[in-house]
Amino acid sequence: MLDKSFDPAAIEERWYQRWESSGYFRHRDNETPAYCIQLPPPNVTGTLHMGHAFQQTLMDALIRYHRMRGDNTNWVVGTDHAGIATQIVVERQLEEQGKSRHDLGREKFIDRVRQWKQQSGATITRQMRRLGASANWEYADTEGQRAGYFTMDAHMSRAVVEVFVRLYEKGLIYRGKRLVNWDPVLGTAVSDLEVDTDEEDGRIWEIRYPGDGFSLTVATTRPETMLGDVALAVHPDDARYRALVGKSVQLPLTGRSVPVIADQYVDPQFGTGAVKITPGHDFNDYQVGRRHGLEPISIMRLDAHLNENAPAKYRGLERFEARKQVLADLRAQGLLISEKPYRLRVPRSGRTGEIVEPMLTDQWFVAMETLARPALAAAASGELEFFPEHWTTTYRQWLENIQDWCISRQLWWGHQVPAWYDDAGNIYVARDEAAARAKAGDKPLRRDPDVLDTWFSSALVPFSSLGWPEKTRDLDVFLPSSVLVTGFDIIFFWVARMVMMSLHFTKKLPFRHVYINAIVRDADGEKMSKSKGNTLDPLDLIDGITFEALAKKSTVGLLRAEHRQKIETYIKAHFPNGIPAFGADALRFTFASLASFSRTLNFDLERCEGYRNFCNKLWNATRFVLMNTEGKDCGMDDSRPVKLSFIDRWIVSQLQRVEAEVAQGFAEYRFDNLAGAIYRFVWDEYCDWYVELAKVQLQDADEAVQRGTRRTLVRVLETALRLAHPVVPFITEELWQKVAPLAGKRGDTIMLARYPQSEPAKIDEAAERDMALLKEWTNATRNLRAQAKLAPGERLPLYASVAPQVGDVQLMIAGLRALARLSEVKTAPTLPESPSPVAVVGEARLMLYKEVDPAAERERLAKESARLAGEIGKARSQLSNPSFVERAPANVVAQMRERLAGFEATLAKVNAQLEKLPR
RNA sequence: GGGUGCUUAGCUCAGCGGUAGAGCGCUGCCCUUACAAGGCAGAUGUCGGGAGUUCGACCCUCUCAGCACCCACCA
Repeated sequence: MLDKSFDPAAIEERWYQRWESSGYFRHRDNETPAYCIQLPPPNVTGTLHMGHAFQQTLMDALIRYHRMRGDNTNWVVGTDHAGIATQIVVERQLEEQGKSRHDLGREKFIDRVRQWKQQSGATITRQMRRLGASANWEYADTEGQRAGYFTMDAHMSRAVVEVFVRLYEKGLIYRGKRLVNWDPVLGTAVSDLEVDTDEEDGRIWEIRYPGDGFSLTVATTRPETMLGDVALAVHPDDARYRALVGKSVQLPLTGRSVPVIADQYVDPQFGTGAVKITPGHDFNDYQVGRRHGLEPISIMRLDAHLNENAPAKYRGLERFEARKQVLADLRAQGLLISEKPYRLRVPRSGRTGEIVEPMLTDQWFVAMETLARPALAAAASGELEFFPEHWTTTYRQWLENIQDWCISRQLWWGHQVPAWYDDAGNIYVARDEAAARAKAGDKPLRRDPDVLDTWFSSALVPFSSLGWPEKTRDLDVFLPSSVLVTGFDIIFFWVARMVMMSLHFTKKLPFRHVYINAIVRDADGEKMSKSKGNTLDPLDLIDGITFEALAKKSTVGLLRAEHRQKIETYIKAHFPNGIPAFGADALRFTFASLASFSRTLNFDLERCEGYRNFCNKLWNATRFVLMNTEGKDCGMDDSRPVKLSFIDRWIVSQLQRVEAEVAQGFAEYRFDNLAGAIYRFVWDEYCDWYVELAKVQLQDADEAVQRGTRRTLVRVLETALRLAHPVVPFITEELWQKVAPLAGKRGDTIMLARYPQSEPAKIDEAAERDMALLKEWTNATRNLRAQAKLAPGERLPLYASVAPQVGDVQLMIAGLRALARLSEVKTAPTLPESPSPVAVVGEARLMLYKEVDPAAERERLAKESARLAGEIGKARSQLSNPSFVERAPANVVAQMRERLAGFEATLAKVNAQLEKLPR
């Protein structure tokens, strides 16, 4: 016997272990078709957040669905070494001990990072397991940690080196001195994508540059960079300045003089129409400088303090200190014309939030244009499809305007660039040092100390995880993978780059579909962030957490008291009683239900509670079924007769429809639709109607009817469990184990049971019509009942005048009696003369036999009469419009006529009843 | 400056060229032996504004307004 209510904790862990140890998650060779999903590898040292949980729920649902359909499913998972993020974490740990990475040295530091990885690397994969992720953990796992691949393991590194070398040999990777985004705190270059520019309040200054007999005034938001100016520029057509082009002005504070040049880049409308040109510290100016053959002057060291190219006075000053000094000195010389508040866009490093400094440095780049072209073509031809489709535009526009990708990072944690230099500065790119040496001869070599952008290795995952550069069978089978499920924020970082790399190296797409999932927000639609305290830990939703524990963990490590205060207030307001344990299934169902094609997903705890209740409903429905079928004849023995009523045939018919809806939902990635379909079928149809009517049928004197009922109860439930399994795996497994044998099903696990498929032949429209009628009668009667204000427990008789063509009148009436809680139902061609309340439902008139106030009943009927008259008016005016009748499709017109006739017939009956009421 | 998405019941969101939907919340009644994490009944919307196309628009077109996000070189 099942417990009275559903306790997720009691079943989840048990089943997951059993599934995993039985090897159910593994792919099966030599089966077709293949179904493969690549997990966006989470940071190895990270923890699971709501976005992960959401994505993984959808992926797991897809995987489980396809596995049950018999596909050779392979959910390829792994973790990412996350260069910058991980290095920062370990450096902070060192900092707490008063050390820096330089105290340890490169080798020891990397050891230290690896230790940290060993220690914390299992966290996120453990959390994924709690969610029920049926991932192929052992696949591509060379470290034996049952966590899939790791982007820094030997095999993945080999692919990285191979790709680097081949791209270099094709001239698609090059090294050059370029202006790059520099994070002075981390001391590394970052790519364009890793820079966020937001509007901030700042200032703008106007500086006068004296010339011979004239002067030019320019505006700048970064006055300190004037020390690196190489020119002033004006627009070539600007009449004000035309005469000055080619002359020189003095560069204040430096003793240098710089030319006045003309360039299209200058907007004559903006400011004074003259611009200072600082190619060493500004991307636009860099381009202008190149056009005019002006050598950039870099005035800063890599830590953003001024260097020897600045006048002695400023050397060694930090850039913003230097700004103050420069402004003071300009002011003293009368060259500072103005200072005004100004809204400007400040580029900040995504990782540290530090203001990025454009810095002229030697870096490695990938030339993107030739790689981008096939990636664009794949989307244009429809080979690569986005869901929702509009994300194609985003993808396309980025690729059309793509810039070369700076891939070198001045960090230690990552794949070291496979390039060696001799003393003359010659570059030897090779697969290993021996190969480099073979090229270089016996010159002493030193390896490039830089590492590669983490996204460089991520871009290779779709094929490197399958064994590339070896030619493996897995590459044949699982590339392209079926769908990539990921957030829009990494379309550029990751999705587009995977497409480019995969097409270039394997001539295959990495995946056919890209499903872009919504961003998870809190219930109020606010972005989740630690500092707001509105983050939710998926595990807290599964396991539950007390208010105290939640407040404590949300504020741990926060130094600033006002933050702590704010967060505590938030938590008090939103989670005064903590969070109850909803279980993984409820959480998953919530995610699925909220996964429409909209861009954001507001996660609502109350919604989660509702789906927890759904799980409980499923649990209790099963409990009911088991109570009525275990140890009883469920009609499995074909030699004994089985009778199926229209009610049994109706629920089976509905089952076919919901199966089709779910299949469509999966095909369209409309998880909300498929979850809704399951929810409505289980709760609204099976529980609210079928189970209630089954109670009636189980009382039937005819054993064949009982057998038919039990068989239907069990079979439909067993099918519904399989249908729901991809979304709610734990509870369905637990219940299926008990239900399946009664339904004559064998198998060790629901995971590998066949997924239900709609059989149109079992759709029974006659049964559906009968059932629709029974529902209408029941609803109408219940409505009368509610309005008649019965005493608790009071049951009344119902008089029904029904049309003779109704199918199984007896069952219909028995059902009505039970569902509407009537004492009895009497059928008669005419109703008794009584002021009792009457409902008109199509051909039928239903009288709930009770003395009521005639005035109240008259009012009720009059209201109904008025409603019908309104509907009739609307329908008539439609039909009296000649152009509607002529131009609307025939079936629409016919439908409208039927509608009108129905209303008119009902109205006549209602009015007749109204007449009968005593005044 | 370019692009994308959104605006429907108190809240969060589906929706379709042909009678406005769900969940939660709300109101009333009910501990009916699967489930009070439940049952039954009920209320609630000029579908952002305007114009157009159409026999018919919440849906298509245009336009305006508001919200959100992405990309971009204006000092």
